[in-house]
Amino acid sequence: MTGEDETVTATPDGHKPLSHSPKSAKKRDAILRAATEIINVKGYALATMTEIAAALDLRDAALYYYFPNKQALVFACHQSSLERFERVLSETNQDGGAGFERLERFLRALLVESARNGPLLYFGDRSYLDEDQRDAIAACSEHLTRRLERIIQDGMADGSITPCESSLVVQLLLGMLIWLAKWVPTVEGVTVDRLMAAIGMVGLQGLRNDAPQA
Amino acid sequence: MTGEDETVTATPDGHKPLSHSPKSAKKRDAILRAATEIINVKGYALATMTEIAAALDLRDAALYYYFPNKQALVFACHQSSLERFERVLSETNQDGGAGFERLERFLRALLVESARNGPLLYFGDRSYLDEDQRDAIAACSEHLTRRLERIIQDGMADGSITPCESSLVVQLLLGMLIWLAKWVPTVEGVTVDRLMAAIGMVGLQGLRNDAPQA
DNA sequence: CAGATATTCTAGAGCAAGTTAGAAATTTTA
DNA sequence: TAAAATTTCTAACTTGCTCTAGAATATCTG
Repeated sequence: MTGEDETVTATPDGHKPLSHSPKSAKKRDAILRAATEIINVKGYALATMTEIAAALDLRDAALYYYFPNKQALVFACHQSSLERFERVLSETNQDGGAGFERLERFLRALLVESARNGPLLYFGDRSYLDEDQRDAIAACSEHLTRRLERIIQDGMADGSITPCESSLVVQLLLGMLIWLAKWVPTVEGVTVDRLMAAIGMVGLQGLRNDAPQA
Repeated sequence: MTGEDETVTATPDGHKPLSHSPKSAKKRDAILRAATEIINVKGYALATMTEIAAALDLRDAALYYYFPNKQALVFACHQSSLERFERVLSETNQDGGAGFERLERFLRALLVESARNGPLLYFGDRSYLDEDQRDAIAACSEHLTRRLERIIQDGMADGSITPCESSLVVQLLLGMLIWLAKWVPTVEGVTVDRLMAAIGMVGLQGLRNDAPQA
């Protein structure tokens, strides 16, 4: 009803993305991935078009063949990350189980997904976007946050999670993930298993209500 | 030996900070506090001199009376935050106790300090600084990280903390704090006690080795 | 291979933000 | 209150980055 049918393959605006060859979409994704990684580390403004392009052996101007401007590029990064987040959340949620198990599965699945397809774009500040874009992302991102809170509340209801303020706990968990996205690329030899072990220690065991310790 | 005596009250370089009236230092700190808050939210580049100045009802040019340039201003923010972090860490460490208790005391004390004197400047990326500045901050920040790791290792040794990879755990805890510095200013009514309760749940109980649950 | 289409490049315009110089305004001191 | 010192402002300069226009190269198709 709000006129948001962005399920079409490409943006049907009056913009630049001229045609849509088969390869074009792949390169577009590659740009998003490179941009996301750089933006996660340096932030929006310091992640220059030149640097993003250089990561793919291109000149800055080439990016404007795929995106009308930097804003749109980064907005697409946000969208892509939210979709990936959503997909992982839905998948791990539909397998059922107690709240604690669903939360644990989700965190692991998100780490695996990120290790495979590159980090998600996590960012609190979006002042560089248009108000429409900001609103769209805020709505989507709050929706996802609520779904996570719901999982924790489910866990409290089914007894698998210790009573707590679900909204705060979700933010703390997100904080760990956000920082990981910035931090992991800078170190070597960190595996999903080791990360998950640490998260299980720091971010999960405290929430567990069943067995005291492993 | 490396020529780093920055313990002097003011930078004795050939720079701008002309004289040093009693009030001057206070305003300098106020600038650092405002800048830290804005930078934490928007990042280095998007935190314009104009916006930082506006937070104190000033024009951008007025900032150059206190700092030679933006780089120096933000470097001072980093220094100030590292000093505050260090002070809190030392204070909570010298009171003794098991590793777990020291860690818990530290986190709470840091939250209290931040609530009182404004957030700390947490940032992974420092590409906007000179190499010297970057190195200085990296050295100091790694030193602090190691001290935190040490606390966790002590806790594992004295039995108060469950065996884990201390370096990863420290990063996860820092991730929570970093995100809090960005996130807390955007919400209302969040108290230190509630935050600490959530952190105790998410970030500490899982590490505890003594009593299973509260 | 030739023509068409898709992709990237070079060169430069325009703009936003950092910075500077010197003039005003404020505060301090005598 | 007057002179000196401190603090802030206005206005303009400079730089780096986004973005555009059009040419050049690569890729695809018959």
